[in-house]
Order: sequence, then structure tokens, then C-alpha cells
Amino acid sequence: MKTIEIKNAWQGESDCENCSIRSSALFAELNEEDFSKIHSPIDDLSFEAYAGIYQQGDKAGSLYTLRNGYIKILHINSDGSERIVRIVLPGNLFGMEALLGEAYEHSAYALTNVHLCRIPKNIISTLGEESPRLHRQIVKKWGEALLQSESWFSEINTGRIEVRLARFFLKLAKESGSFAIAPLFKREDMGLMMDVKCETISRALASMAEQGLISNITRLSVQIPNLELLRQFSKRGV
Amino acid sequence: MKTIEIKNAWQGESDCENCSIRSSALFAELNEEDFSKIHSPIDDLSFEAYAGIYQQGDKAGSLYTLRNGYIKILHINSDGSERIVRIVLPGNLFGMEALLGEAYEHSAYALTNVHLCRIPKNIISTLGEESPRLHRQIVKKWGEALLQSESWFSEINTGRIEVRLARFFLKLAKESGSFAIAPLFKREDMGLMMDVKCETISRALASMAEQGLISNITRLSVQIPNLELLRQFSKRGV
DNA sequence: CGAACCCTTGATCGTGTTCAATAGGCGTGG
DNA sequence: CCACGCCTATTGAACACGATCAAGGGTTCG
Repeated sequence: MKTIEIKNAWQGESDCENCSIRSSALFAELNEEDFSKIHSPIDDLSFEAYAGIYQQGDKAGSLYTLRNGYIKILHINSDGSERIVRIVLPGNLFGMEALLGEAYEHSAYALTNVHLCRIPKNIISTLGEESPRLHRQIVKKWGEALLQSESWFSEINTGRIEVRLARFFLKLAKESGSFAIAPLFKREDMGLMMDVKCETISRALASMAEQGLISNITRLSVQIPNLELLRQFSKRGV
Repeated sequence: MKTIEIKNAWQGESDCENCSIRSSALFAELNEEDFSKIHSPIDDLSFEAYAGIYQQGDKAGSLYTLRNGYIKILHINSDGSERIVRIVLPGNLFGMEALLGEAYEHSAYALTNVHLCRIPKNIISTLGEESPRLHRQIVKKWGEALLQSESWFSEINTGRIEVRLARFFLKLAKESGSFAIAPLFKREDMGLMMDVKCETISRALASMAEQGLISNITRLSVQIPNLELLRQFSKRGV
């Protein structure tokens, strides 16, 4: 494995036209003519877990597409309290405030090692007005972000914590043979997502394990032995 | 006052080019040429307080601009629990899911008597791809909705309820002479906004009044005798 | 004038917080 | 490679906040 001294490493310029996640990304619908209009370089970057990608208040010059890993979008309130407003999943766009104003409205931190593309805002604002295909895609991505934020809000912040955790797992779980695996993050981060303290997350995990809803709790993941059972629990509770 | 038998009344076709709130609305930047491309009628409607405007799951054929009053955007979770994900303020767009998919993702209800414009989605999807001005405005409105949703999330759902209520008042307060007035809604609705029961809202209001942070609590509004005091409270608590 | 609805208030209970102590991983340096 | 130390996670006990159940008081509208 490479030694990375600074927290992020430049991986080269992206070849968007042949990108492996292009179908789910911003440039999904672009044609060759559109691509020929892109002149600024789109950089391909990787960050270590817990590295900061941008800070609330920074001048917003680029938006980002996440290729893999997870990112937290953190909002700092005027009283200094923090709140995670959204988790970015692979294929999602973030830092879209760049299209609107001068500064980022939130901070973005890597939750895991991540790999992402940085797209200068001028590419989008010029191309967006010329290409109906990109226009459509931008509107779609904005919409997805809004829906994700709202569903996060509605589902991850309502009810007893164990139920919220269950919904959280169901959102992130990946099937793997007869069971599924969901990622865990630092307990404090998970607390910030659900407006709860880290001790409470810990206790809730323990209690869910006792009930057989999850197993093999580690620092970084849980196993879900029975997805259907968890789904029931997330709806009815207990 | 007019008697309105059905819950909403058609107020005529909108004259968008001369709309009084046009500067803050979707069509702010359009020019005469753009307007000439609008063929479907944009209706001007009014609804009584508590009327439903559209329901989660309805076929999404139009988006809306709120002219005056307040609207709640309600999300119903799979377990039947409800949550208010956003309050629409005058000048805001809502029902934008129409641009993305087939169905509305939430339900919209009037919190007060409201006055709004209904814009068929085909106007936007065709015009949006032809007019860079409208494109820019759509992206902007979409971004505003996302930021509002996220700040709602972050500020109205973190901390003790009295603090959350304080932030809520500060968001909605209108200055009026030496003091300010903030609207109140049904206690149950306020509870749905903050993930709290109506009794708790009631108690919090009483306690804030005792502390001199608010006064003259009625069914529909509170007075804020000292905005600066409330602002302090919303940051430091007590 | 009465009825429905909403808001308020009280008492008790449950959930999450807080403070504190302990245990477990992981990386570093010997 | 092991031992130490730091950081994070877990667990416990007392406490605070909001939920719940229940009763009473106000408004509004027919």
C-alpha cells in the first residue's frame, strides 16, 4: 500500500467519458459533443478516513462526485453545536452549494477512505446552460439530494433509537450470502446523525444484539442475520 | 369575506410577467421571449387553512409557488408515523418532485389560508432546457429548498425544545414596532415539526413565557418582546 | 347554548443524558 | 514481536427531559 503523507492524494485527471460509475453520476447523459466542451480538468482524488474535504464557510469553487466510501456532511449551528445533515453514498453529488453561492454551507469529512472526483463549478454553470442533458441531470441530482436529506430527516430522526438504528442499517446494508452487512462509523458520528450521545448508540447496539436483530458488532460493521426480521422491527418496533 | 364552499378557489390565470412576487419567484429572470414560450395556463389558487394541496403518492403533475401563508410538507413513513420535513414560506417553490418522477414524495397542507400558483410541470421541463435563465433559477430554487430543509433539520431538531422553539420563532418572526411577532400553528403540527408531543410544546411555551422570552401566547401567535434576548437564548440556552 | 375541538396542566413513567470508571483495539517504539 | 499508551467503545448509576395518560378549561362555530 502506498504511503500517503498528506491527507489526500491526487490520482490523476478523470476520464469521465469512460468512468466506471458514469451511469449513476452527473455526466450520465452527456454525449461526445458535450464532453468536448469540458476544458477545465476534473481531478480524481483520494482521501484518508476522517480527512476534511471542505469546511463550512470555505469559498465554494467545486462540487464533488463520490466514487467510493462514505462522507458525512456536517452543519455547525450558530451556537457551535454540530449536526450531520446527510451521508453521501457512492454516486452521489455533494458540495452543490458551489452552484448557488460563494461559500459552502456545511463541512464535508471522509468517514472512510474515499475516492472522489472534483468538478470545478464553472464547468457546470457554463455547460449546464448549453446542454439540456446536463441540465436534466443536475436537476435530478439536486432532487435526489433533497429527497435523501428529507428521508434521512424523517426516518433517522423519528422514534426510539433502536428503531432509527434499524432504519439506518437497512439503508446502508449490503447483502453478502445468507446475511447482510451494514457499516458502522464512530459512535460519536452516529450520535450526530441521530441526535443522540455515543453512549446511547453503544447501549442500543448491545440491546439489539441481545434481541438477535444484529450480531458481530465491531468498530466498523454489524452483521444482520435476518433482514426481514430487522425490517419488521423498523416498522413495528420490538 | 367571500364564502368558499370547496376548500380551494380558482382565482384566475396568473399574469406571471406582472406578478407582485416575481422577483423572488421562479420566473424572476425570464424575459419577454421566455414568457412567450409558456402556453399551458398557470392557475392562481387559494386554499383554506388545513386544506390538503396534494397527497404523498399522487401523480405529480404540477409544482407550486407559494404567494402568501404557510404550508407544511408532511412525510409519512412506512410505519405510518408522520413528520413535517419542511415549512414552505412565501416565495418558496414546493412540489418540485414533479420535475423528477411520477409521484409526490410528501403531502402538502395549508397551515393558514394560502394563496398560490400552480405551474404544470411540462412548462418547466420544456422551458428549462431552452432558457438558461430559467435553468439558473430552477437550480437556485432547488438549492434553496435543500438548504432550508437541512437547516430546518439541523436547527429545529437539535437541543432542548425551548431552544428549538426559540430558533423556530427567530426564523419566522416579523418585526412590528418595538417587538416582533411569530406565528404559531396547531400544537400538534408544531410537535410534528420538532419531533415532540403537543403537550410538550404547550409546556415549553409556558416556561418560555415565565422566563420573559415570549409573551401574549395565543392560538396563532406569540410576541417576542426582546429579539436580542431570544437570540442569546437560542445560542447559549437559558 | 351546547358541542366539538384544541390547548393547558398535573402526575407518573420511560428513555436518553451525564459523569465516571473500565475494557478493548490499534499504532508506535523499544 | 511484544509492551505500552492512547483513543474509542462499553458499562453502570443517578438524573433530567419528554412521553403518556388523564382531567379540566377555553374558543369557536353551528
